[in-house]
Amino acid sequence: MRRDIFQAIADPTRRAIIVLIAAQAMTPNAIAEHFDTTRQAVSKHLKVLTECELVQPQHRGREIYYQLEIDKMKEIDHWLEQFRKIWESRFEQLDNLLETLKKQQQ
Amino acid sequence: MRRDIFQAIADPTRRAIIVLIAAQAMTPNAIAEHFDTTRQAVSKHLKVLTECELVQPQHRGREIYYQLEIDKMKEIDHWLEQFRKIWESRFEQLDNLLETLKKQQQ
DNA sequence: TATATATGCAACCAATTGGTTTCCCAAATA
DNA sequence: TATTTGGGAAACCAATTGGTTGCATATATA
Repeated sequence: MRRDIFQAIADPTRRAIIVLIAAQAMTPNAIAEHFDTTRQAVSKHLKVLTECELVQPQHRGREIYYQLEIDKMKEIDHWLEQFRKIWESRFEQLDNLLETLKKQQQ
Repeated sequence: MRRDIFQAIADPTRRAIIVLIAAQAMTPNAIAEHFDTTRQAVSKHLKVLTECELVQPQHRGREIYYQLEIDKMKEIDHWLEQFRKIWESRFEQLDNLLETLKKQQQ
């Protein structure tokens, strides 16, 4: 299945998992303890996150630590860039308007 | 139904619509012309976008122009903020490391 | 006023999703 | 070696999704 980071962050539980493991890598069991859900459900979410490379599994004995690939989050940031340009330019326009009004008053 | 901006941007067609109307408000028919899909399908996407307040309909005669509420996009930006802090701090750490190595060489 | 156009809405459908249950395998431990 | 523990995978299920078709409504236009 074609996975995509935007689809990955659409689910609220997955977003919570991302936030949780941002600080430190965790095992599926440890993650599941933080939510009102089963390990298997968490495991499925981790599969989705792994498939779109937002998360990387690190095997340590029989445990698997899942680590956030924070650089992948930049893809969202990058997509937002185009809109950031718009809202910044609008702010600038407002700023110019205020400046003009100020000068007119003088 | 509970709508949420992250779920709204999960669909690629919806993301394309958002980008399309970012520049200027458009009618469902005009939007549909840009994609290989029907007006009704676009209309459904616009409904989702409207429900999560990412888009606002403006009635003009029998036409309805859908306008992007760009400020709503800041919600995603805001959620990203926590990760931006992490990747910036990592960059700083790397920067400090390079600085240290440089000094050791001198 | 009759017709054409822009759009929403409901009903329906196939595919996907998030979740559960069950089972299996490998590593740790008694 | 036998048992426990961590975790993946498959089968199944109900709910949701994206899409289509058909119909209703309101505005334009001939």
